[in-house]
Amino acid sequence: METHTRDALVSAAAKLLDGGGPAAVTLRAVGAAAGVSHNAPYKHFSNKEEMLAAVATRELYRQTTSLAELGQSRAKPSELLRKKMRGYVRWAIAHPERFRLTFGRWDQGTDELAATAATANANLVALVAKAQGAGELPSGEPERMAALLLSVAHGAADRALGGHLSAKGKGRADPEDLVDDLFRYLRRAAKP
Amino acid sequence: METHTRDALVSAAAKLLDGGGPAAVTLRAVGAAAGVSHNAPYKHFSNKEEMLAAVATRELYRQTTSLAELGQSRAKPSELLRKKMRGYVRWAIAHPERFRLTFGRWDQGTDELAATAATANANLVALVAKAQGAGELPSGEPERMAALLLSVAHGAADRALGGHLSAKGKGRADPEDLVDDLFRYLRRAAKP
DNA sequence: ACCGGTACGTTGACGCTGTCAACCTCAGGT
DNA sequence: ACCTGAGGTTGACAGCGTCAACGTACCGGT
Repeated sequence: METHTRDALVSAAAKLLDGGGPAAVTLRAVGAAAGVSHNAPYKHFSNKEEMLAAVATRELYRQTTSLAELGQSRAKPSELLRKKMRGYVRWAIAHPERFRLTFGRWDQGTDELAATAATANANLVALVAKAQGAGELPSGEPERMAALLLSVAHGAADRALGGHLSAKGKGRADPEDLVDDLFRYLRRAAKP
Repeated sequence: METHTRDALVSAAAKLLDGGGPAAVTLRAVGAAAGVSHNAPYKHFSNKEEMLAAVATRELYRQTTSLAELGQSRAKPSELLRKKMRGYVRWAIAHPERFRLTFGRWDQGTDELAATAATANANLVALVAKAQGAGELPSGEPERMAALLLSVAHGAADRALGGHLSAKGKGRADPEDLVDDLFRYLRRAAKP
């Protein structure tokens, strides 16, 4: 059962990523952690960036499939959406580096990544449409509503990670709570 | 009129930042652009990150003061807010690297940066409170509402820069438009 | 049975980077 | 007159991504 070196490299890179410590994610370290030499990665990826894109793809894929399971539930669609968004935020806070990699810049768009992302987005849009149909969210282009939801989750998480959320007791803005706030307003705006 | 080398370094770094080209922001390049040697920066900053923090501080300060002028206008507060948020997004799209620096991670929090950020935030919160008082936005903790607004703007901009906004014709989600969407829903939710 | 290529791995080198150490210089307070 | 410290220089160092050359096993065609 020979799992290829490529997978070992991707796993090692992912592990190093949220090691949190001062251990930078260097090609040499990844190689060492996978038990190969510092140049082995070049037999599987043409770049460091391309290797990181592979990590991002894997991460995105996992998240998509794990969220797809939730889709089977028969809870209210808008509640499902809200939970998805809270999950997005929670995951981002728990794994800052993976988050930045997976949802950060994609200069090196490896079609595979794009395809995975497209699937994930389609699922989300479908769920939004369902919520709109049930009158739980304001009507309108569902893709656009989905983009709004993701923008809040992403923005709240990123700002929290950057330390831009005021830590003062009164206006304490927990990023997950901001997601709730948005849903509260959207539901109110959906009423005729 | 002797402007200190420190300022020259900060300016040079800022210029290199949105040079956009493949010109990385290296200490050596910054030094050269400021007309000094590759090690001169260490006489003013203890490391590279601290220098970049100085750039971020300057950028944040400029943006804050330029937006403060808008505050004098006698337009509707919520319209002012909407324009501020659109401005945030437009600026981010126009200067991706400065944006990432200024509103990205702040490991090296140089009190000065924190103070500048606190001022900017206070201005925003005050404006939000005014809009709430005028019934243009839903009531609630103004700091939290401000955080929501910033989260959407930040998230929309960051996702757009990362290439995560579906470019498909139908659901085409321009990041500035997402800000408008949010305000539309909020205003609707503010009505009793 | 041989041969050639291809996939995967190695070692060694290159230039560039951030950073440290040592040295130079020159204005200002004592 | 002297010291001192701020600000500038050169030179070195290790670590990084990447390239080039080399090694080795497997595999299909002859």
